[in-house]
Amino acid sequence: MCLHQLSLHPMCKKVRVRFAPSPTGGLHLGGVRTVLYTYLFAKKYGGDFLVRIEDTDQSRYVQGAEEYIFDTLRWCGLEPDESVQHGGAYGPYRQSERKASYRQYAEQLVKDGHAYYAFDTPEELEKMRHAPTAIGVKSEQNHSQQYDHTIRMKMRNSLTLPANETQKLLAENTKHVIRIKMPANETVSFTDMIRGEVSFETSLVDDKVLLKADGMPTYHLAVVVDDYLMKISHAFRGEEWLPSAPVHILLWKYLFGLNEMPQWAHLPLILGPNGKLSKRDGAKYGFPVFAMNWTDPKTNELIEGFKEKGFLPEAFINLLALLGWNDGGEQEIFTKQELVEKFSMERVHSAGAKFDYEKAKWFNHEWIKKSGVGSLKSEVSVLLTNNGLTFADDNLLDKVIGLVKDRCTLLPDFVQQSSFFFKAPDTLDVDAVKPKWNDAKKLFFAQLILNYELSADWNSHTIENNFKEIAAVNELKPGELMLPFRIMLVGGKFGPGVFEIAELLGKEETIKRISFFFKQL
RNA sequence: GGCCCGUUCGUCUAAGGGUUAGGACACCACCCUUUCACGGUGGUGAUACGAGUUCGAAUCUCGUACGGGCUACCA
Repeated sequence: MCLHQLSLHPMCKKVRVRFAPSPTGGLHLGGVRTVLYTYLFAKKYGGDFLVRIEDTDQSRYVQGAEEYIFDTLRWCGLEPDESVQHGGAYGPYRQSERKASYRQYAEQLVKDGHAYYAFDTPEELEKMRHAPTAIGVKSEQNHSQQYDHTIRMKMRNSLTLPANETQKLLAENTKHVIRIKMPANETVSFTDMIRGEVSFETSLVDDKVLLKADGMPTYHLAVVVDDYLMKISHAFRGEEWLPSAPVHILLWKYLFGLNEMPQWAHLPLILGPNGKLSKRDGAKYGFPVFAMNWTDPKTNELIEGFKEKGFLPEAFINLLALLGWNDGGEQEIFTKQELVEKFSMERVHSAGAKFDYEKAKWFNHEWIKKSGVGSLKSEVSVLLTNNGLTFADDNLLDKVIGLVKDRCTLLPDFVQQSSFFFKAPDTLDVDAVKPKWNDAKKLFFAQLILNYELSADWNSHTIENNFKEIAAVNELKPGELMLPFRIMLVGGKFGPGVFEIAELLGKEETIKRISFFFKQL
């Protein structure tokens, strides 16, 4: 028998964890980090990772959101073992399809005296919230009266109505909900994997609705029932759920027993520059908030994603992992495999972390540098093609990627950094050359063309040696000639070494571009 | 308002009673490079505040302040 509440990862139970998103829109940083940690935990302990779609609120259902979630997980490399798409022995994995199973648990709670039927209409509830109390009129929304033990006996429910009246209302199919009956005076405490012991007074928690009038469970009931039925051993979720944890713990106690309850881990939130990270922050501060592009089907509003911004998935999960976790050493670049091996809940921070886009870009840059040409090729090739750049020679693309990848932070940088290899620049930054341009230099380049035309070898070394020899003959400093040369080949003041560029461009094209420059002056 | 969680350089973090409080991003300077980067070297920069416990506190306790979350028939 293990000490379920005390040990951080008791392995007496098969590790089974779930990511349980609502299909209501794009997946933001915080959501992806939650899946990441869940996934890492599962893989580290050889457990199962499943995805359960929490679509109990039909009014919030958004077309395409579910597909988006799986696309995102696939891109991140966080493939579930069980889900709507992957199958599994504990389905269905969509809560709307499990609707039938919830009611019996709610009814059981009523039978055991832990819950009750409530027939209050929306109008009655509204009236209750704003009713005058001993403290005065609760006008402000955030001061409103909760449906709790102080008021439940004044409302219309199976606690206040005669039994036969309740039966009659139920028999007539009167709209009703089932609410948990929170004990008036109990302390509920549990050990969170991240925060340690946390406790709540039940008298301060309201009688949450468990089963809605449409027969669907609320999150509170569904999460407990499904975690039980799916044999979840460790339940990860965002910190925003902490305040309702006592409700869930009580439900576990009443329904299945605390010994069966998974261990909870409430992950800290990821903050934006001004507090809570919102999807608006993206547009406001110029960084993505969602994992991948998301277009709201109703408003057609596009929220940019890390993928489309040019992040590598390896970099994305790496930076997310380090936002609130570290291995204790000074290593910051981790492969997914290393993360699986080194991840530990003990080292997850309890404080929320503010997202820093500059650091995020640094991670991506590191990953681009680290990545081999082969693994970057398909992405880069698509990017170039989309920008109207064509390349007949596959070999050339390999060489170009190898040459410029160290100076690319985001994938689209490859376009700017390498377009001139595939297409002569449209405009040349002649202003950078003009002020110091003179006949001596003009003569130099004329001689250079002749030299290159006769040159048998064409590689960066011979190109450079010949360049310098002619400069020496003309008593010119090579340094003063390299900038003009760069402008001729590239169009601007950027790119790798000029002689390497010339090599890849080839003799003919190099000469062509020098000649073209003369016409521009 | 109430409840809960949190607080080390601007940002992410290390240090689990004894360190000149360490690293990374960003920033600055220098070197390398006669482009821009990469790289290298160095620098600026933090324990929110106040009490207590202790020979000794970033670390333990309490209070205050500040930040965040929740307070729906949403998750």
